[in-house]
Order: sequence, then C-alpha cells, then structure tokens
Amino acid sequence: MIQVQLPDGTVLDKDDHSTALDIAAGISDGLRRATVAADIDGQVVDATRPLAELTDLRPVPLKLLTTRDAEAAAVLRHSCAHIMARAVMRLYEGVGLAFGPVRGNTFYYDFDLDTPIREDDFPKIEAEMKRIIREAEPFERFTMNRADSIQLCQDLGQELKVEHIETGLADHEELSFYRQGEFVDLCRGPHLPHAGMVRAFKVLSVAGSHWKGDASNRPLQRLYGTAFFDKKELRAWLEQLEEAKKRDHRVLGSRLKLFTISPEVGQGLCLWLPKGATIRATLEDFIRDELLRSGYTPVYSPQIGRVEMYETSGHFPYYRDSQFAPLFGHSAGQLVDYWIRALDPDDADVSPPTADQEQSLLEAARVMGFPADDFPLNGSTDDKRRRLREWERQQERYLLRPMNCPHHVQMYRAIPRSYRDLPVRLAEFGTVYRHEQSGELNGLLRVRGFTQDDAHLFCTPDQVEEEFRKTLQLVQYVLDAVGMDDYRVQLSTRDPASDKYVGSEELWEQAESTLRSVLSKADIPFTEVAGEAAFYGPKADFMVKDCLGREWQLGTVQLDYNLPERFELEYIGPDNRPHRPVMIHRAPFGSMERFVGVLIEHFAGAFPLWLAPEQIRVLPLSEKSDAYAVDVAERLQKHGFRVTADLQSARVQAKIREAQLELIPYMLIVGPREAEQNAVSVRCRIDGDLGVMSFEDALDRFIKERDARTVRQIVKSTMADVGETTASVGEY
RNA sequence: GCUAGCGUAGCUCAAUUGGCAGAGCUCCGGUUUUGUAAACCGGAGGUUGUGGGUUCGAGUCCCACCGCUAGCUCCA
Repeated sequence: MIQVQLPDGTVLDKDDHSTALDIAAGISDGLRRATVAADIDGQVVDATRPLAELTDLRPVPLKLLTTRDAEAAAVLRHSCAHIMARAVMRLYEGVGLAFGPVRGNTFYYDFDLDTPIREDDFPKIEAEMKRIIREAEPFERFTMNRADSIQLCQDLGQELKVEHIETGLADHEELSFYRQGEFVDLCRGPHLPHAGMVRAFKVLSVAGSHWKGDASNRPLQRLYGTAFFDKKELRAWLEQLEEAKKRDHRVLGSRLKLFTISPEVGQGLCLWLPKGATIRATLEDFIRDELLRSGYTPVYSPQIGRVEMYETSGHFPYYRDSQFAPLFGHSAGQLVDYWIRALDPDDADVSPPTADQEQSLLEAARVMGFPADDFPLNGSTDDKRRRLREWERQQERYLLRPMNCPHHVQMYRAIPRSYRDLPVRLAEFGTVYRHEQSGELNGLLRVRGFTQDDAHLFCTPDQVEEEFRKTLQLVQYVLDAVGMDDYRVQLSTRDPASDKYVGSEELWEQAESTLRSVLSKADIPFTEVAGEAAFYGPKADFMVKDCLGREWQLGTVQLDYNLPERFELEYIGPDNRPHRPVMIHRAPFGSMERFVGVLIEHFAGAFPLWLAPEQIRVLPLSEKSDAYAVDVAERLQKHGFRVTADLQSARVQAKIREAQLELIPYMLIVGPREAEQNAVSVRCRIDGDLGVMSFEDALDRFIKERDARTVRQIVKSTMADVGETTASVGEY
C-alpha cells in the first residue's frame, strides 16, 4: 500500500502501482476525464505513471492538474507538438526531428526537412493532426540506457537525436522516450494521457531556425502552433492577438502621424513627424530637468569620430560587422580597407582574392589615386598587408559613431581631474548609428540610427556603489513617470567561455559583484543572464514587452572598469598620486526611438495630457462660434498648451468623432451659450461629457493635470499576461 | 544575413481560368450653420514597389533587385 496526500489534506491508502489517474478515477469519473498531469512536490509529471516510482516522499504529496491549470496547458501544448511532428512525418519523407518545446501559449517543432513547408500546407497538416487526435492513442513512456537509446534513434533514422544524446545529454544514464502509435520521440515529458484531450489547436506559422540555435549549424524548419483545452479559449486567444496588433506602434505611428520610415532615406532610419517629435521633445525636456537636478552637466559631441579612437575603445575591432563601414577622406580608402580584410586569414566573412582579382583591385586603387607603382603584387601576403595598412594609417578614417562613450572619455581627458571633481557626469542626447541586420529592423524598436539619452559618470572606486544606486533610481523614476510598471530587471553578465569581452577576469568579477550587491541592497528583483553583457562591462537592463509579447531592452545602467583602463584615464587622489576612475554608462530611456515606440503601445496611442502632441481641441458648434473658439485656443496656448481649433464646416458630432479617433485628451465644445458666459463645454477622451464650466475652471483643471503628469491608461496592455507559463515540460 | 510570406490610390481592401484597374475612408470644391463618435452633392487621386522576361494580351505566370512582416541568428 502507498499513502497519498491531496492538497486539502486528505490522505488516501492506495495500491502500490496506483497512478494519479487512478486516484482521480477514484474520486469521480469527471475528474478522471479532466486530469491532464500531476504535480508532485512541485514537479509536473505524467498522470499515467505509478506514483511510487516518482518520489520517495510518503505520503505522496499529489496535486491533480486538470484542464484548468496553467501547467496542464503547457503539457497539452507539448503533446500537441508531438502530434504535429507525427502528422508532418506522415506527410513528408525523411523528416529529421530536432526540438519541440512549449513557449508561452505556443509551441513549435524544428524539423530537418528538405521540402519547404509553406503556409498553404497548414490545412493538410492540421487535417492529419485532427485524424491523430480522433484516434486518441495514449502517450506511452519508456526508458532505455544510453547505448540502447542511441541504437533506437539510429534505427529510427533520427541523427539529430543521436547527436543530442551524445553531446547535450552526455551526463544522462537513462533516457526517456514517448511512443504514440508509430511515432517515437526522445523526450523528457510529461505528456497527456492520450491525444484525444486536444480539443482546439492551430498551426500558426513556419520559420527558419538552426540546429541548437547556432547559425553555422544546419538550417531547420520551425513550425509554430498553439493548443487549448477548449475551442472558445483558442478563439479568445486569437482575438486577443488581433486586438494586441491594433496597438502596434507602427500602425498607430502612421495613423496618428507620429513618425514615418522612408526606404528612400534608408532602412531603419526614422523620420520624426511633428507630432512624434513633440512627444520626444517633451520627454527630453523632462529628463533634462531631472539630470540638472541630479548633478549632470550637458555636453555636445560630433556624430563621427576617428577609427583609431574606436580601435582604442575596442568598438571597431569587436563589432566591425554591425557598424557602418569607415568613411575615408580618400576615395581609394574603402577599396584598400576591403583588400586588407580579404587578406586577413582570420576574417571569415571575406574570402582571399585570387591573383586576377588582386590585379583588378590594384588597378582600381591606382585609378583612385593609391600609390600603386611599387606595390609588391607578387610579394607575400604579409608584405601586401603591411603596405596597404601603412597607406591606410596615413588616411583620415572616421566612423559614424556606434556609441557615445569614446567622445565623452575624450572630454574627461581634456581637463586634469582631481578627486574633488568626481563624480563627473556628462550627459548628451547622443545619436548613434549601427548597421543592424536587415531582418532585425522593427519600426522604432530596432533601428539603424537612434538617439540615446546617454550619460557617462566618472567616479572614484569608493563612489561606484552610491552612483550606481542613484542611476538605478533615476531609471525607475522615469519609468514610473509614464506609468510603466510592467518591466523586468536583467543583470547581464559575461559568458566566461566567450572571447568577445575585453579586460581581465578580476575587473569583471569586481564589476559583476558590485552590480549584484547594489541591486540586492536596493531590493530590486532581477534575473541574471550570462553572455548578455556589453563587451566592456556588465549591465542592469530594464526589459519591457511590446504588443506581441516580445521583450526589448529600454533603460540600462552599465559598470565599466575597462574603458578607463584602455584610455588610461586618471584623476589625482588625496595622496597626490594618479588613480584610475571607474565609468558608469547609463541611459534611462535607452533610446528615444525605442522608448517612444514602446510608449505608443503602452498607451495604445492615447498619451496622457502632459505627453499628448495635441492636448486640447476647441470645437465650435458652427461658424458663428469660430471667433470665440479661436479666442479660447489662443488663451490656452498662452498657458503653454498644444491646442487647435477645428473650424471645419461640419457637424459637431463629426468633429468629436475625429478628435476622439485622434485620441486627443480634451475637447472643448463652444457655442453661443458658452461664448456669452466665457465658458467651455468640456469633453474628456476617457470620461466623455464633463459639462459646462468657466474657462478659468477648465484651465485650472488642465494645468493641474499636465503639471502633475497624471497618467491614465484607456486600456491596459493585454499581451503582458499572454504567454508566461513556466512549467517544466519540453525537450530534454 | 537566413527561412517563409507579402507589396494594387495617402489608408483599408476588391479585381473569375492571364482579357477594359475598382470601392470605402482621407483629400479638394460646393451646399449646409449644426449641441457630445460620421450632414449632403460633386471632383481629383494609379506606369499595380522597380527592372527584365513569357504571351496576341500580365495586377495575375517566371527571373533579378528594392522594401515590408513573422521567426531564426545577431544585438556595443
């Protein structure tokens, strides 16, 4: 006999081989049918496995997971991924299985398959899945030792699974498989009792991916899908997705005339239209005030800087491909630069030129004015590179700046610094340019030219903690000012295995532990992610989600012991000796582009009064009241409001509708009655008609609301709660 | 950059197997003089992303390029 304890405290005596499903059946038949999996001491497991083999705890702490539990939905989706894979294997020849995990409300399965799967193929895949679901076969778990597992996967022709057992699962003695009819898959589980429990599903999209997420590995096809226990839930989720898309900043940005991106200007280069620019300027004014209060000093620096400086900082060598190519004062520069890269045996992106190609390169360079006469075309690669480098070094080479820090570093260096001057806080809305991959560009959220609300703090090691704490508070303060409370703090540290970071182990450890301790002391919950650090130092990133649930980094605070080292920065200490300062990089908004993009979605375009590009619109009832409307608008404008008067020859209903669709916070309807008493009829975008009040009362109300920066959201983002299920189901 | 999809008026979309490029909104002109989410009439607006090809004939089929979207990879 085995004792089982249910969440309500009831303890049951059961047969040794009893399963969760048996227990459910013992309570009621309805519960048996609804039972999807079991939770034993926090572990989600198959409902069909004997409880005795799942835990040593007695009595067994059992929680039945039914179709109502979030963890159960994850199990459902994972099983549905298996069903989809089974359908694909029935429809296509030679399908290699990779991974098929659950991601939020969706799941995917990666296939190694030569025939491209197209959207047109979804109906036939779904039809096959339906057939499998109708068959309602059970998911049967079995385990094998390593050798047998490898043999089985080989027999099944699943090479990727063999590779995974040999590499990723090297420390597993025993491996589990799930069988569903003819379909057998290496899988950790858990799964549904049987396929018939899938009541609603949909194949969503197909995309490319790579084996184990490495772009140098073989390309795979990733099929996305979703599943629910109930058709209504599926429909509701799809509708929610459609709703969420309506707050897309790209759609609202063009409907509300906030910004545009023209291919003729260039991909990823945004054009701020007057209304978007107003929002941005308001935010800039807001943060500028805060910075002055916090002891920052504004500075300005140019958009380009010499390549040599970026070589010192490390940007140029480390991030060459994501920068725009250097600008040369000399026409031959670009060509010579390419040639040098092509001769570099370590540069995998450019293959070495053939003799013919080199001849052509030399001819072209000569035409452009390169001194080619005594060029050692038949000499060694080293000779050629030396010669080209020598020439290149004499040229003026500039980089469109990818970051502001080197410029600010030069400002720090321009003046001898004493410990008494520190911390030095240099702030600039610095525009930077990065050559992001074309597939990465996304509206305002990922662009090639953007402006950071950047600042660099230079302080003594003693001041680091205090300064770091204050910058974190600043980020929280600005997010709070716009009511953005839906963020996550990520401590981005280096990946010790990677070579893309500069500086010594000790400096990194020092920086990372400082960060960790400040975050903990400030009581800010954070998740630590290795490998996400900047190349010069770790950072605390403030992450938010867009309307589709994708996460973006906004504010960031970065700790840097490396650039001061590389640029040999100094200050004179109390001991009259030179010391090395520590740098803090920080940007509370991150970039104006991304911040405004996220903000548009956050407010669904309905900006609070202090941010709205057009704050108030005066709507005369007819032309008879035009003069009074203009008068009201002018008086509001004198108090600093962004206000217009709608003098169209239209009915007031039409004017209201238009203002409402343009998400203007306040409408003032004025007719002869109002004109007579110097009054306005106030209509609020959110609350509707507020009735007639005197001009002064209305003005007072607007001033209070604006100056308090009151934030009211019409609708809360719905995508924020879509898709966070963390149950441990999925691939090994 | 990779995989898949998409590109018709400023916007949202239509155009049968390849057979005369169309509608609503916006915009412009006029009528209307209006009380809290759409008054009425008329007009303009296009080398169907660009370039090539197949065809008697291409928005529709093929190729290349440009751009957009989702995902992947990347992200200082």
